Amino acid sequence: MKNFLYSYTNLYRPYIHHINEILEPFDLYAAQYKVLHDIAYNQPTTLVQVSKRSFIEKPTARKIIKKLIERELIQAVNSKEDKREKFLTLTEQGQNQFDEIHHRIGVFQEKCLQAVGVDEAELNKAQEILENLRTYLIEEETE
Amino acid sequence: MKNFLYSYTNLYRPYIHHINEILEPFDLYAAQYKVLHDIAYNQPTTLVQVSKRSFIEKPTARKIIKKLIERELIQAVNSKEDKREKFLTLTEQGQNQFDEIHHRIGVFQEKCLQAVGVDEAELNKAQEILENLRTYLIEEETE
DNA sequence: GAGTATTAGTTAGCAAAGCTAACTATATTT
DNA sequence: AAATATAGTTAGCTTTGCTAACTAATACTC
Repeated sequence: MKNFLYSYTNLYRPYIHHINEILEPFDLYAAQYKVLHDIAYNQPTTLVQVSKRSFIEKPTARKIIKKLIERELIQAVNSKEDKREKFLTLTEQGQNQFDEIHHRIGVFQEKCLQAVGVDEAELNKAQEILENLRTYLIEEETE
Repeated sequence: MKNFLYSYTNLYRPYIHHINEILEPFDLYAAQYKVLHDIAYNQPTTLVQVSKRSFIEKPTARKIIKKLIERELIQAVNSKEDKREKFLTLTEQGQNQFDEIHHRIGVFQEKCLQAVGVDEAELNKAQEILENLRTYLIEEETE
């Protein structure tokens, strides 16, 4: 007991393992799905914005974005105001695939939470803690 | 709201970023420290046991263990009962380094939790949820 | 408005951390 | 004794991450 962050990290590998099983039929990896998710919820967006929100460096973001474009899950269109920028959005196919994966992960989550038997209020509180920790760590960074 | 696992994964990268900063002066990476931690709390132990608890494959475990041995943080001694096995333990230096890092991460954790202002009981409950989820996912795996 | 600084995205190159498949050498089971 | 399982190893691959350094465009400053 008493080591919250240990329990936090200890869940990560088993969790990712299951996520990768869900993603496998879609030929996607966890990090790629994470970027797809980020774009889905923030489109139109740009590489730098993805990079900042996902807390990965630009070259890493680029590699993943490049793959998502190759797979025709997202598309990039040049901005007209700022010629440096490219706006990223999901393609129709990308939106369909994302919706399907998102749904399956939702089902998986429900199954887990039911099996574990978590009280709704407690779960919300736990989620809040995770979110507040993230916010704190990000603020710390940019100071 | 309502997407617990999303909040869970969303904390991971900012968290790892800070952990890596703590580990940097010790010339260690997060995954290496995780294995060191595992061995510290389960010594004497073996590669296969580390692999199972950490939810990583044997070759991955081996690479990390090899590096920890090269750095003289852990040592491997042949078992006498079962000649296939090698028991892993921390060296004195390894124990000292581990204690120091563990302490620093503890301080970091306290700082975060205080900044976020988490209620003790809620934190324990959140930790319990994370632990139960891990247990469930692992059980699921071995079925 | 010319010159400087910042920003978006790219490229090259590296290393860590993960995987599968296949192997050896012991133990265990039948 | 033979077949099966297990601990550890090796080879080889991919993904995900990084830093450093670059180009081109925008924004700031004097």
